[in-house]
Amino acid sequence: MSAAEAVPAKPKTRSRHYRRAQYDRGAETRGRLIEAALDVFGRLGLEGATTRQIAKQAGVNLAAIVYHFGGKEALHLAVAEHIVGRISTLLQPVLAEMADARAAASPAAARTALTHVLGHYVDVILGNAEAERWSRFIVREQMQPTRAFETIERFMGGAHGLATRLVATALKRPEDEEVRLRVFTMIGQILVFRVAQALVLGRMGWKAIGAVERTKIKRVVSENVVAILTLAGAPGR
Amino acid sequence: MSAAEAVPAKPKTRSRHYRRAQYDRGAETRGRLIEAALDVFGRLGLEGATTRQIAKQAGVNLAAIVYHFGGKEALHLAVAEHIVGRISTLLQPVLAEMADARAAASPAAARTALTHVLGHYVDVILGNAEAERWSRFIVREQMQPTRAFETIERFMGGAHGLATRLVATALKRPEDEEVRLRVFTMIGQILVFRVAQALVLGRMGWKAIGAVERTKIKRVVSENVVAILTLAGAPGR
DNA sequence: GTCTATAGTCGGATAGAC
DNA sequence: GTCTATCCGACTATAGAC
Repeated sequence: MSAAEAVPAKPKTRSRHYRRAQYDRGAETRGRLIEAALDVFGRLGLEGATTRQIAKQAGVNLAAIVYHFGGKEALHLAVAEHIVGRISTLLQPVLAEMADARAAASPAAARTALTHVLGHYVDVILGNAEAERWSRFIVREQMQPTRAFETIERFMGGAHGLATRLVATALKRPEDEEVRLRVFTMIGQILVFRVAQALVLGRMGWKAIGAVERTKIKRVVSENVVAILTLAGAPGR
Repeated sequence: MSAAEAVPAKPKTRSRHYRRAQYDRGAETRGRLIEAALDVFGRLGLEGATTRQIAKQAGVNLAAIVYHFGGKEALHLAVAEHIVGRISTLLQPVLAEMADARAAASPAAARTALTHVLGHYVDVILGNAEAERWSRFIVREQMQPTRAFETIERFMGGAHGLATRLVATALKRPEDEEVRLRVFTMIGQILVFRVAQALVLGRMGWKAIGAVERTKIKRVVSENVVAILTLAGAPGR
């Protein structure tokens, strides 16, 4: 899932022979650029961000961006690939769990899996220092899509699809429009704490969303989802 | 609620005497600038937006921004005031309804009012051509607050406070942390359709979110909220 | 691979004519 | 109130030294 993040002309020579373990300077620079670009693009957007700021924040030379990625927009695309790769890695365990629950096709198993998945989702998008930057980048792509959007959407769509199967199984319903809508409302209950975080902190009197706060959020969301699956989405309603 | 949007030196003279009804050219220009700035700031952010683009889109001269507002950042603040004023106007009827329901202090009335309020909220943030621009601007402020954030927060915080009282009344609970959290999860169920709209359209196979789609969203959200109030937030759970 | 220097463009703000 | 012309700083991208 982690696609190529750079395509520089492959260097075959080391400029000098060092005594100690040789490491790939280019990879180091690309990594630093990706991290800095993730932050700056997330805050300023593709247009608003400047390559100077990214290079400065990465601690590398301005020209390295063109050398390693080809230009500003290519770096932006590389960031999208990087995010999808990272989230995929983090979500791998739960995604597997979802697939299993679907295979089992037991409503009870699906319901349990859904609670687990949403809990993990809370941790991934709220409990990770990186996640704040990911969210900014992703939300920006949603509201102002660039060419990087298709990379993001491919991944997000897959996750939504898996969750839809899970909810459909839990409700013993087909994967119809209503189920897909309900999945979005479940995601939204978590997303709001990321997207409106400034407002949340102010209204809750929290200084940050840490482990304690995440636990509270998880409990409320979990109760809500159980209530929804029990009452709102039940067949023959 | 609609604060001063501009403070130019008051002109006392008309440059020419027209035969027909005299209109305020300055006010016209300010209005066009506010509308254009709302769009451009929402898409590009305070830093990313350029005054040249705003002026061009408004069809006015570049220097008019400095003349009427004082500069780029002051125009940005004026846009925030404008948004808050417009949303306040649109939500006035429901806000009054919320206050009434609270006075009644009847859980049943509060529940009904909450459903109404959320339905209106769907219409306001999803059913208005202006709302797409408002949302972009507001979400951007949430994720990357500028000085305009405090204007936005004052209004949003008030709305959240009213909804909290309503939910507390419906649940016969105090306005504690859990109730406030649950209000956020309810808001999130609607917000997701705005914030992740690109993904929603793709997954639902919709071309746009029009009246038909809003009705479906309202039904699902309403059912969810009823389920939550019935099961998840009930006292003595 | 990384650097400096620079070409060419575009940014916000201003001065002053009308 | 609106306009043109302009200052000056910052931008992306490139060329070429090391």
